[in-house]
Amino acid sequence: MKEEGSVKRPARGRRPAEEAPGGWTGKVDKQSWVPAYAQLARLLRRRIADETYAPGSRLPSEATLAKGFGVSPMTARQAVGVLSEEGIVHRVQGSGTFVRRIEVLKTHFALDTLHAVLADQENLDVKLERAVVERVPSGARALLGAGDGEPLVVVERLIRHRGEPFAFQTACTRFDPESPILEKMLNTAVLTEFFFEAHLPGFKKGVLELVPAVLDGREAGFLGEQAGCPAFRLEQLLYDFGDRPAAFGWFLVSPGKVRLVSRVGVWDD
Amino acid sequence: MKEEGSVKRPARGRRPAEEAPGGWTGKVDKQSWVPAYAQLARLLRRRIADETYAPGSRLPSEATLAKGFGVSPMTARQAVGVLSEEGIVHRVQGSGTFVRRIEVLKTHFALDTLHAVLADQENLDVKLERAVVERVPSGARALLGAGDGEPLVVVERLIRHRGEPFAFQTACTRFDPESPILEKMLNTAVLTEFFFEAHLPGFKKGVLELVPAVLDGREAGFLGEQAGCPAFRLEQLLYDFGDRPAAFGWFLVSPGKVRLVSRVGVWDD
DNA sequence: AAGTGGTCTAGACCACCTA
DNA sequence: AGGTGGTCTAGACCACTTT
Repeated sequence: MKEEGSVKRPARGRRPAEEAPGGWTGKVDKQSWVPAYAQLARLLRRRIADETYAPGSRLPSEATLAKGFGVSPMTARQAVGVLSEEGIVHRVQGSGTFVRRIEVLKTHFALDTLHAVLADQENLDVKLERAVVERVPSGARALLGAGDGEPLVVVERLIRHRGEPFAFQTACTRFDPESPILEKMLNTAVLTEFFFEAHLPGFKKGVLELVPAVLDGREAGFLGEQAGCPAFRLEQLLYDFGDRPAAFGWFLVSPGKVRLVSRVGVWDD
Repeated sequence: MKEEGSVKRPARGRRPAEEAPGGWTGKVDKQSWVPAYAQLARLLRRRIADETYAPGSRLPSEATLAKGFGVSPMTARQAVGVLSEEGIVHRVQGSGTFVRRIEVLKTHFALDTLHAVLADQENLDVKLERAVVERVPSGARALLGAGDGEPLVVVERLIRHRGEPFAFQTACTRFDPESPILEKMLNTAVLTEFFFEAHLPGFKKGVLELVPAVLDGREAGFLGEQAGCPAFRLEQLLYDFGDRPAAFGWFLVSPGKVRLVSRVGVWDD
């Protein structure tokens, strides 16, 4: 599609972070700092929200959108791709792109609030409650692939946020004096990096599972809750770069301190 | 980049669903049915997995990858985009693309297992336990923006899977005889479509929240569990196309029947 | 046969970051 | 200043679905 004259567009690439002025309903404005694909995506999102494109109906084809809005096919495709990744729209090859109905069951939940608290490091403090070499815990033993007689290290920590108890952590690993993981688990300095920098150096992969739990008396005491109170337990099984299970542990967090919220459908904000 | 001679590549667009033969370590093979971007993505994923590209290190630039593997820049970009969406890699404008360390806290949890059970409709049955017009529940009343005297309809259902109790559902809406939502809530035929077809016709958007809960005696009785047993509660607040809150409810599911699992880091399978 | 999405090319300019 | 990612173009061929 030819541009009119040889008007120089003001900016490509990453524009300065500036949101659109709002109240805008027209077409794609190439003078704007908002990327063309984002403009088109928003326009489509609004039309879906006001049921111009009703749930279940087909969107105009990408080629049609490209011509209609004076952008290249790849750009139009990118715009539709945004909605597709948002789950608002569903692409079917050879058939078209369709407005999704709300899918309650295909949503996902993020640990945003947990992340937010742990990122606020100035107001966090960690207290080591217990660090022992135990021969007892059998569940962890199986997960770590440890032999029956092999000792395991168990570490318990209480994490406080602004003075309030926030989470109670238990972590297990093999008692291997040569392992850097053991050192990391016991070293409070590295500990910060270990869990609060939101990444885990030295591990290749892991499996997390979120399960509902009921606090026992001891756990409730640490967290300042009543025994029998419901809580999230975030279990972690982490593997080293040899694909061997290397550490197992869990966080206990009182509900209300962490929320798992997910939005579905069309939110045009 | 010029192709050698005028060899016709066998297929573009969507290839037949055929996984690569495996055991392949070389470069991008344009004769293959696996898209070039997917081949390049997998190759990069393997190099990350075997620490050729170590956590924290920088990937070759997209331009370098494009030249090195004989693909166009957009294709190389698409490959890196795959890893970026997988969370394995992190793009920083003007700086480069970096191998992420494992981020425990930025994962998300999907309702796969819940979805799997509800998709298995042949083995599901639903029993209406209670449907009443109540003037009592005040929490739901506030959420729905209902007045103090306004009656609310409360529906309770027990969902069984293969004869076993699976979930206990409670749903509330305004008692508005004109509302199609009320009809949907009471109609068992539409009910199937309503929750088990995994979409919600008639609603524009919704907020879901997952909270840990402890079953009381009545709930435990329905689910065949012990009172005091932990369970997930999946709360739903749904809005109609006028952005008015229209229905509020929750599922109670015993743990073990539904699992929330998430994988982080590099899984090369 | 026609239309749709999926993939791909070979360039381009821009904003951002680092040296 | 040079390299990097972010955006964009104007086409192309393919596989798939529908007509």
